[in-house]
Amino acid sequence: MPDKTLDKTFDPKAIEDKHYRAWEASGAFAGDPAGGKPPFTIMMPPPNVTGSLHMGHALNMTLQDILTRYNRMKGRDALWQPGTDHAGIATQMVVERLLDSEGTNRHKLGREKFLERVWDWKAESGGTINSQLRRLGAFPDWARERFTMDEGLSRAVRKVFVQLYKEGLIYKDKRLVNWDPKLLTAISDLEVEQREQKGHMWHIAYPVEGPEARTITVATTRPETMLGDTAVAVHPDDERYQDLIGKSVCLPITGRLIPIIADEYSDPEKGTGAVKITPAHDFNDFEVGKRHDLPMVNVFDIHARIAPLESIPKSYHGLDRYEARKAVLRELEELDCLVKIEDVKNSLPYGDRSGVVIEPFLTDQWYVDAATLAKPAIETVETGETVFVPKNWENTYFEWMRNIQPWCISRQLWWGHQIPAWYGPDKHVFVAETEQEAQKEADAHYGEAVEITRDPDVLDTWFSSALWPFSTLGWPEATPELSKYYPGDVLVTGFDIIFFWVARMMMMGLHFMKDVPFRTVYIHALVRDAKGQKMSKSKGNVMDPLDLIDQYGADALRFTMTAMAAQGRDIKLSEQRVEGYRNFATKLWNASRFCQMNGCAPVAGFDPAQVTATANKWIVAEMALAARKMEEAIESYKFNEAATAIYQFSWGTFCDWYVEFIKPLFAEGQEGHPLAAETRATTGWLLDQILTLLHPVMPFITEELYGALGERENGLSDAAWPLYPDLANEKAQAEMSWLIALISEIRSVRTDMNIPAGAKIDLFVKDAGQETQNRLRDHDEAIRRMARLSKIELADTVPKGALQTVLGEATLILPVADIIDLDQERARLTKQIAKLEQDIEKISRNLNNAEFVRNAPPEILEENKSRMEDAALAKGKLTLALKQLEAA
RNA sequence: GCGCGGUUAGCUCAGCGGUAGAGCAAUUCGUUUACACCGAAUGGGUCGGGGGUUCGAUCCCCUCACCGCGCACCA
Repeated sequence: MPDKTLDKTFDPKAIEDKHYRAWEASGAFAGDPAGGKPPFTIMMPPPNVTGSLHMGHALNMTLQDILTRYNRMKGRDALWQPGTDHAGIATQMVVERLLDSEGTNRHKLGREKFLERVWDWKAESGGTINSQLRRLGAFPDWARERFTMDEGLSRAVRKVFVQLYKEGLIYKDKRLVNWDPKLLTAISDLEVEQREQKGHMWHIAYPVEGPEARTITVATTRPETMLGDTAVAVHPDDERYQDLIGKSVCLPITGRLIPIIADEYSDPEKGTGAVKITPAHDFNDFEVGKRHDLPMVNVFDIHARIAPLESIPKSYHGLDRYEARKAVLRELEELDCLVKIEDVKNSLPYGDRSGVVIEPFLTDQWYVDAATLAKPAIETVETGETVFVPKNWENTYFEWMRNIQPWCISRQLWWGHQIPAWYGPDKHVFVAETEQEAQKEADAHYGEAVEITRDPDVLDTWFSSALWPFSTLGWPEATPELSKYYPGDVLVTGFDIIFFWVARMMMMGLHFMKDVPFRTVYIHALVRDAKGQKMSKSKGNVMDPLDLIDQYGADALRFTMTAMAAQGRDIKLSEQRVEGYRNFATKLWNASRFCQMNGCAPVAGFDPAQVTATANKWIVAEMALAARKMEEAIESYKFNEAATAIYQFSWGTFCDWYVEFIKPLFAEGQEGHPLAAETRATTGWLLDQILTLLHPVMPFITEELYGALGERENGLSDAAWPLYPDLANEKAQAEMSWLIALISEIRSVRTDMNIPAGAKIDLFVKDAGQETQNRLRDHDEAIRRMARLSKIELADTVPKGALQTVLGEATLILPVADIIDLDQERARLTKQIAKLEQDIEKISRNLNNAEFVRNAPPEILEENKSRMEDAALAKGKLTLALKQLEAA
């Protein structure tokens, strides 16, 4: 027997840390590659190393933890692979801010010292999110924690880069990139967000070269880029400009002559039909420029300031893009070239990290031929080798994959995987996994020992994240982990990183492992605030999961996330919801307390199929039903249904009814009751089942209660998921349903008729069939207790002034002549009769319809018939009751 | 412009061919041997509008409206 009685309320703070430590010490969460159990693998989306736990993580990690714990309890060798990614830009920014506060910067420090500082920072602050995950109760295989900059993972990155390069799938190219003029690096198009704002459209007249003083007017939202115009394009079929094609215009301010060309890109419907072409500063213009072999004039430096080009007047040199715009407009006005200014709404590209406007910028960068890698990644989803849940996200995936652009993977940063490419004296490139190899290749290439220099750039963080499903398992070594845990079973993530990460893991996994990285991709919702707004620091509506854990406990937060994780809808989280599930935890706590106080402990060898009491037969059947619902729900990723199933059973069935039914057995003087021992054992067993089923969702409280309620060899985290024999029992279930309906009906009538809650009244039952009589006799104690009755008797007549109601074939009579309000009772009966009449009418419409009788499935037909009979019977009885009332 | 999702009780949301559900909120009662972070009960819905399929539609189809989100475009 446990020695300690439970406290009256549940204090999560007092137990969470203790159990987490115990789990950690138990080693139960380690994968076992050498063992024989079938694997279950989840690759944790590695949080950003600079990150801290937010609501999205709380949801994402809770669901993964549930799946991992559940599958482990089901006997799988579960591996939940944790780790963080090095977050190139974000981390570099954090450390640069730090340096800034020290009055220095990375350039003063130099690359090597700077990287040391980053590693120092990582050692000190990089583990924040992992300790926060522990507070949430998330338990991946911590011993296998990885970091994308680990030596092993870095080696995988180098190998992948070299191989893809040799296969021609990585190449260097000079193209327009999204350039961040604040962070001074290229970023991918996924890191650019379009923000709509008010702007202007300036119409500028360019003078056409020639004797007549003609002009051609172009329109632009970015007049400063005209300094880099190298053509004006018109549509080949545009009649307005036919005679101008092939002529030149004199570009104002610079005085350069640029050609008027014909290109279908120009849309006669838009603007003036003539469009300035700035190939070095616009993605569309770039394509036009390539088609017509136009010069690419890059007017900006890396800070988006006007570059000191000869073709640009000196007064412009060094102006930033917005100053340059003002200056250009001023001069155009002076030159009388500015013909119109319109107010327009347009969207501008912003860097999601830096928050500044991104500049299309002409640079040399490394690219992955994503289109080639995407092909098999598309096919495997088409054929169902990898399945998205919910399925409609496959559309999003396909949409992007089928239109995929070359992936720019180089970044002008210091923090990250430095590109394994070295250049010889003439810039010839040597790509190799190590400097020695590159040197060897270079020496061979030049026929003499030469000096080589490494490409200073690093790779996009997502390049290494894309390898996560196999690099974390030891690839390129052929490790036992790799062969056992790849491919993963399920990836759990939000839709916002389908492109960033899911798609890229698919591409890399298929290319290097020849198999998909995971069989299922479960896409969950976004957590929003109670009003449906996206949480953001600037809006000030963020809810901190750690605050909620402090206030309500990790289990309450986890249950909330689970209960709200319905497929295909965002989560609007309100604190009230968390509070409600904290109450659930307390309820469970107190139910356990009740069990403990009444000696309901698990009994070794207890067999739920052997119970004899009706209530026990009923509850074990209900238990099995709830367990099956929960299991089916988890297996199909319907987490909210799993939560509902166990919540309703625990609170609505076990606490509200079963515990109340059995209380009389535990009263004084009942010690020798023949059903007492069985009922105690059943209750102990039930509580164990509830704790076990609930454990993946609420690990802390269930572990605590499990330990408090019995002597156990192992913790609950080691317990097996229950498997039941067939416990269904129609007879017991029908009987208990009747009992519940009876008690509910009497309670309802009592409240309707304002019978004082404390008043014990008599119940007479008329027209009771044999079965009802038996049931009344068998459950006499429970009925009297729960419906607050003094006695229950069979009767043939109705006393004057009695309340009447109907249950099945029986009429329930409550003789309360002294309290009854006749008008009120009349109203109640009239209302009930009206309701029954409505039902009868509705059902008879069906039954009188020959088509219905012919087409409806037999069970529906039967159901309607029996409902009809019941309603008619009840109506008759209540009508009689009404008459008797009038007579009285 | 293309695509996806949503519209069900005051609020947040389940359900999805066969009697409209939950939690919270509201109202009324309640010191009945686990729990007031509780218990009992009550009220509250022509399931966004309109058409269609069906014996039967909240659920399937079409259409409209409004609200989100993603992508594209923006001279």
